[in-house]
Amino acid sequence: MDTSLASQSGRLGRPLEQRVSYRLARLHVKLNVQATRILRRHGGLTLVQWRVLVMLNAFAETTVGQVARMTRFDKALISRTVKSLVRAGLVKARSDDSDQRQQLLSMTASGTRVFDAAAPHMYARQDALLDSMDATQREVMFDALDRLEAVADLADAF
Amino acid sequence: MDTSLASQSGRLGRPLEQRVSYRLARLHVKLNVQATRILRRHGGLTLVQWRVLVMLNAFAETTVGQVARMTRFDKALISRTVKSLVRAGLVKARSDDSDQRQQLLSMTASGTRVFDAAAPHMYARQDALLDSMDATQREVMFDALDRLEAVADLADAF
DNA sequence: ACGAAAAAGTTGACCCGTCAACCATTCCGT
DNA sequence: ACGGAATGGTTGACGGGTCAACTTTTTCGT
Repeated sequence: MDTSLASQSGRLGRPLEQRVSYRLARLHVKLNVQATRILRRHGGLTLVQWRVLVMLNAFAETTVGQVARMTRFDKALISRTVKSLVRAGLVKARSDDSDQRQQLLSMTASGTRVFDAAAPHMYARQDALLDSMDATQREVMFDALDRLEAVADLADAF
Repeated sequence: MDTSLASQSGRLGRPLEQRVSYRLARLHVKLNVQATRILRRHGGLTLVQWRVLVMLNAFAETTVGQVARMTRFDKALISRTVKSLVRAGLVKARSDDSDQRQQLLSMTASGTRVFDAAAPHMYARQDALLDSMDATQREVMFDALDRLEAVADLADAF
């Protein structure tokens, strides 16, 4: 149906299926949809909430800014998400005496519970993604991602 | 700075750099930012407007629905974008006599001009992306994308 | 040939994510 | 030690993108 249309080349420079950014965008959307559905089924977190909890699980007491830098999300988004997590009782914030600007974030007991409920499914998915490739393929893939990112970082080339 | 943080593993299942969806999301954002900047500099189209024009350039008279299916964007988004393009005088719509529901879309002369101004830069970028990999690497990469999409399509596995 | 179902498109509501402006606090050069 | 710059964080506004409801037209089974 629509796939047959998309695989036509028409007057396109090259067939759609071979366009890197198109394929990447499509995959990205699919992965997000899948992750969102898993989270909704196992605890009801949103994707951003999940990513924040992953960071809080990995780095015991951290701050909004650190989470923003690590996840590469906008700090405004993290700020609002943390607030929602605090409101939901999954995260608590205590002010840092040595720097009044920032607050140290950590998971509450109930936050840990929600995280632990979702984690196995999320990690199983990650494993399934990696397992779909063999070792050399993975290596080539990550190398390719590096190269593509390098091209994407060329600021004024085009 | 933040990279050193992101490459730590902490209590994460695996280092962040090796997480597929994380890397993909990062790359996707970078590519979008780059494309958006190119378009802003060469004609001022938005990314969605560009994608619509690519389709209109490839398939002479097409419809909102077809463009939506081919680009995999929501038809609501395409509908609004087409409207903006018509308002800007880059696209014209004529009603189809054999099916009153749909309208046949095509680029105007000025639409073609804007498209032709942006196209070389956008295609040069696509080429640069592909050229950053050799033939076998490209093949492995696209195969990997296929496999990942297959995993992402597993509906109820997790 | 009639009515139900499907398809095309539009619209409104909504969430995600980004950007810019802004406040408070801390850092740092002189 | 003072004033300006840098940093952490919050907020408001906005565009991108999705979802659901709805209208109109077409298709199709009986």
